[in-house]
Amino acid sequence: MKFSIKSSDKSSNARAGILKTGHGVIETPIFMPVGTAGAVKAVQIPDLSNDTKAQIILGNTYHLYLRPGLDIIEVAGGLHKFNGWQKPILTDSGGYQVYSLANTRKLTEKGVVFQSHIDGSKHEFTPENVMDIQRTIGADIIMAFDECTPYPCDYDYAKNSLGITHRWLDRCITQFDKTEAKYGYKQMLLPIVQGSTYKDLRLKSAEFIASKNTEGNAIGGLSVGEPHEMMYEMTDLVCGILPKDKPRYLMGVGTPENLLESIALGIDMFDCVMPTRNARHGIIYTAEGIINIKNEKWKNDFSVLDAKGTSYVDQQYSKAYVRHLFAANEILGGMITSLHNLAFYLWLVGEARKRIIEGDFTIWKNAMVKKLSSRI
RNA sequence: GGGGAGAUUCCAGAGCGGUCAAAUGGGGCAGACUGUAAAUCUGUUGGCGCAGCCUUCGGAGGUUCGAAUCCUCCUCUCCCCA
Repeated sequence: MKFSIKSSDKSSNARAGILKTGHGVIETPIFMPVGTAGAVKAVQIPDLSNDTKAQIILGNTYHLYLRPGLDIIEVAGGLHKFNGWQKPILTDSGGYQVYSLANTRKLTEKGVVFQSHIDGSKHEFTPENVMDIQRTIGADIIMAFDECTPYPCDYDYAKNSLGITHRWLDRCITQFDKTEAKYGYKQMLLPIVQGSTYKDLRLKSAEFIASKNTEGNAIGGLSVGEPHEMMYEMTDLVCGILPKDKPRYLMGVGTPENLLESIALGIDMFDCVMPTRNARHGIIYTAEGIINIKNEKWKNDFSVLDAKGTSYVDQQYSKAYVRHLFAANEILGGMITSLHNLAFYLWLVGEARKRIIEGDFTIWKNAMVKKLSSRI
């Protein structure tokens, strides 16, 4: 697995690259749709692949471990065979659940004991077994077990947490190195920079992570409620330290605007539930701004969903019809908007890539950002 | 023809003398959502010159300091028996 930079932007730190994985090549910058439980919610594999142009999707260690369970996935021959997605997959380690399910887990130096949100049973996750689980799931890219700290987070907590995340990383690497991929293709392990919103902790973490010389690096613990400027500041700081010749993955980000600004700072990979979750809640993202398709003003608007959209749903359905589907609680509504949003996100990063290669990224980005966050 | 029940804010449906512009649910309107416990959650839903006032609980009268709540008549629904 290799990362190569095809083109670097001259007026920013943006780059266009290629990442080779066990299931093919990923062109960066890239957005990775989130498929927590082995499915990108409301989207079928052929649409995901052919219509949205997704190149890689996510799965989640905690969720897949609890259901369907490792026995099922192993018998299936790994997640790719189980869900039918034959392109690259990345699995999150459960580090985000340490944050999002904070009320039902206990964290110690050894690891985390989660109380299942499904049946209340207890399950211990350690850096070691999280590597083993991700070996069994069989994602092409797997993540180190970390603690995603909340925001706000006091300094002492963040510092202590960072120590744990770093020590867990060493244990992850040890375990990863002494185990092998199960399904005939290589997996790569990415470590995660933490440190909350503290510059010194972020710097220290980035240096530590960089020293591991892994095939790529991730930045976590951001986009958890802090102001966007703070997120950009931390991202910029960390990108300055992480090696340039390795892909950088900003976890859990973000809005279309966040993506473009972070690409400018040197980020290559993103994932976020926003395009899919918000789609199911009636929000669609377009090059002209954000639309809440449930709003009354679309009731009699029979224009196509997104005249400039790249998905077939954009020309196939009218705004009034999609609004009706939401009003009628028809499941098709969320399917249409999910497909649209993913296609838009993939178009956005694809366009960014093109502009980086052509050399007018920053001009294009600045013009786009103004429109992206406006409400239509 | 005889007997009974009931008419409440967009709908359903509580309330049964003051704490009622009126519970709760639905519907409507709007908002939130960033490595997914999320097809979820939150707010709002008579009017206005809005810490107050005005108009509302089928209609018209009445009792009372005070009525959606009690009384009288009227109108209309629904159920049972013939």
